[in-house]
Amino acid sequence: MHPSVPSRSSPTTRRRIIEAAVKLVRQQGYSATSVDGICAEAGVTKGAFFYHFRSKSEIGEAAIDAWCQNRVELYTVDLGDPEDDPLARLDRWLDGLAASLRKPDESSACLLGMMAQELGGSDERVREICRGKLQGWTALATGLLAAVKQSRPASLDFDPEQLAWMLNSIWQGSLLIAKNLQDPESAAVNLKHFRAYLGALLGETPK
Amino acid sequence: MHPSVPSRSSPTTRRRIIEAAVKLVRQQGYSATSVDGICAEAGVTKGAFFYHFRSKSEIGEAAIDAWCQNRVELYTVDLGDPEDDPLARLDRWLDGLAASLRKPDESSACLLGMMAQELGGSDERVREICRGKLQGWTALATGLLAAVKQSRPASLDFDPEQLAWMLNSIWQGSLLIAKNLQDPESAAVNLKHFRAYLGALLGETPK
Amino acid sequence: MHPSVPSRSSPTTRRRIIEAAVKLVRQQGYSATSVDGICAEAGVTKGAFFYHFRSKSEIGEAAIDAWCQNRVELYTVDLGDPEDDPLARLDRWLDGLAASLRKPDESSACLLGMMAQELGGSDERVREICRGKLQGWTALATGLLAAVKQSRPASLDFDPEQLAWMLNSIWQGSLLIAKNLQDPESAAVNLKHFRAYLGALLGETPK
Amino acid sequence: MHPSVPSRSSPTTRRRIIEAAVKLVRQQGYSATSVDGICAEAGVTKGAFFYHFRSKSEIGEAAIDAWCQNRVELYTVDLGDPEDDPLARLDRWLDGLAASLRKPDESSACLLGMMAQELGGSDERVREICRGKLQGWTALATGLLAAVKQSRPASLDFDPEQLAWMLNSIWQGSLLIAKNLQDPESAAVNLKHFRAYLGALLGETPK
DNA sequence: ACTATCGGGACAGCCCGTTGTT
DNA sequence: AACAACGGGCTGTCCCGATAGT
Repeated sequence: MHPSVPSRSSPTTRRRIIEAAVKLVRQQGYSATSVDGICAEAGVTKGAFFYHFRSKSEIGEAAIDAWCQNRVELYTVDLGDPEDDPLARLDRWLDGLAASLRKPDESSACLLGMMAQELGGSDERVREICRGKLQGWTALATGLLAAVKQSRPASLDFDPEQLAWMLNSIWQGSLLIAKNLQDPESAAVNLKHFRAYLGALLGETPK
Repeated sequence: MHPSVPSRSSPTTRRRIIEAAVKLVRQQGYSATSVDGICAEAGVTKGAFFYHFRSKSEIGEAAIDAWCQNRVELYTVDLGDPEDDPLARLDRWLDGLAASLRKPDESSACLLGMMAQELGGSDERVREICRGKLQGWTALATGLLAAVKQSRPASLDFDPEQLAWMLNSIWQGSLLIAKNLQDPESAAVNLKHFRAYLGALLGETPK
Repeated sequence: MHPSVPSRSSPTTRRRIIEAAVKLVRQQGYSATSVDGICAEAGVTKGAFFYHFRSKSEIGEAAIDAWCQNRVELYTVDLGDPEDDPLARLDRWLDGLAASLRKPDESSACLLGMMAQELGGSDERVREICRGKLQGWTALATGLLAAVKQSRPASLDFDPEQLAWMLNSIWQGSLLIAKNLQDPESAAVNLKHFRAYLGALLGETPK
Repeated sequence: MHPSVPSRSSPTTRRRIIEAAVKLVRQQGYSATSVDGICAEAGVTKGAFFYHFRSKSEIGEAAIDAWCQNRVELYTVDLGDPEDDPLARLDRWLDGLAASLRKPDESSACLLGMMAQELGGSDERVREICRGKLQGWTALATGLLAAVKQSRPASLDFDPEQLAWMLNSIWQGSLLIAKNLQDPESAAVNLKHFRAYLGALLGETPK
């Protein structure tokens, strides 16, 4: 009758587990998050959990995937029309990043950064996965910055990829600090400074 | 008998435990580090551990303290004579930061940042402690930046504290990224860019 | 639709499950063999398993049945014509037992003996089933030995059934030892000794 | 005051755990015996268990050791004076074996044989350990049989070691059968037959 | 100041079995 | 006849902490 009714629940259950994992890992970190806790948060039993995921690390990877895809979707919306002025697109993107911090439930924590930090020294596999995601993020920024550079012939000769990694570092560091200060504003300020630095590189006259 | 006797080996044992904790937490994170693991690494028994520390969280705090004191000692050396040109002092400090990454055993992991990230969302007490340490680090940078600003009358009007927080963010983010990429160079590059930005604010002519 | 159709693959599936169970139980024992493992080995799902067998113990019993029937078929071939000399028949049978150990995939493990040993102290029902199978094996030997005795009037007065149980014990013990030593030869030697003992009872002159 | 009072309990606790393990493994087999079960039987907590044993397999090995040492002590008593007639010593030993079956709590199960059977196909390490113990048992029997052979010049030329392995096989097989039939008598009968066979080899005139 | 021993609970993961669907 | 999904409980192991003794 109602084709939207999921016969049993499989996709829903899997998604609920992942969402619960993302939430808890962002709050407590990966190691401090137990499978039991994820199940309780998701409202499923361990039997169901281990049907969908072979191990805790598997859900960790799934959480990273889900988180990153979610973020990419979130931010690419802000980019707008590729025909626009590259700098305008970049500005919208930066504004989107800053705005995302102020959403109440976001709590200023990047699951990717947290897991990279926590497991980077002990779990080779997760480190590689995080590396791929971080490089993806950076590649996006690199593309934008390269376009901006090309659209501004007067600019100094900077390396877009270097700058993209710097932006990534600022972003991760800002989130870390913001989480500790429980105040996302400094993160927004940092982005502004990055933008100002870019302006200087492009030859804009500071106001 | 003789309470004035400074005990047989206590300070050594205590220090060994703290060093073991610092090492393991930087490698695996706080939650993934067990008291048993710390004892094994330090070569002491659990009884000895709980004689010196009442709980696991207590050793966590002690590790933060030890780490930060160690870092402060490490970096203040680079500052040199307070009579020097402020910008020269700042440059030496930045160079010292970059240099510290290349030490082989350092492995690009900041215990303070890791614990702030991992426990910031769940342990109020640790978050406060980390906040204090981060603010201390920032205050140091703020002082340097304020002095630099004052020594350069031609500079734009920037807020030293804002810039100090930005530097802190860049530093933490760079460590996070460097740990993941297993390559400290991008961190050094980021510091260079920060320096360039500062130069622009000071009215230096870019090269 | 057509209930008379003997189903699509049921007999095959059922047999595959049983074969998988026999294989795994002989390798790991009954308790260490999981239903999931049997399904994986057989290439079926749990649903299929529990369609054919109500419980794990049911497949245990089915495995015993299958194993014993297989063995009986294997050995009765060796007996040859009932009209032959009883001792010749017995010799062929003993040779068949010894020969069966040298087949590479047989790995010297008797599922019946293993389950009797493992479950004999805890599962009354399985113990009874194993008892029946062991008695059947012994009855076969008893028949052969009785015929041999009757065909040799000069023999001492021995109890064929006692001797049959002894042979059964030697066989089970030899398999156990052979499995541990990973060498079936001692089992063959033991059968030779049994044969020599029988010869002595029959009044044969030892060579 | 009372030196017999164990300050806390360590040796007692360890021994109690091993005894519980031996008892339960002989009843249910190794895999079916859980650490929880052992703890409950021994009246200790899991914390205590895992203080004394690193893993379940470690207690398995300890149980084998304890069992074998216990058996050796049990049987060597029966051997009596080494100056005695070798055959008399052997007879006393065989009688001791038979007698041990009739003790009520013994329940006719050899822990060594059970673990060899159950884990021989899956746990290489345990198989090796069991092999060592079985060889030790056989070596004892070999020594006795060799002495008997030497004391009886009229005997046929048999290999004492072969015969010792046969005796071992008979013993293990008899225990397996006895456990299933819940009747130790057939095991005693089998030993009698072995003795008769030996007599034949030695040139004794059968009665 | 330090050790050996233990308690009690949590953790990841596996187990057997059931249910609804096709 | 078979499958995907799931429930609930158990297993081996680890963990933090406490206690009694020296």
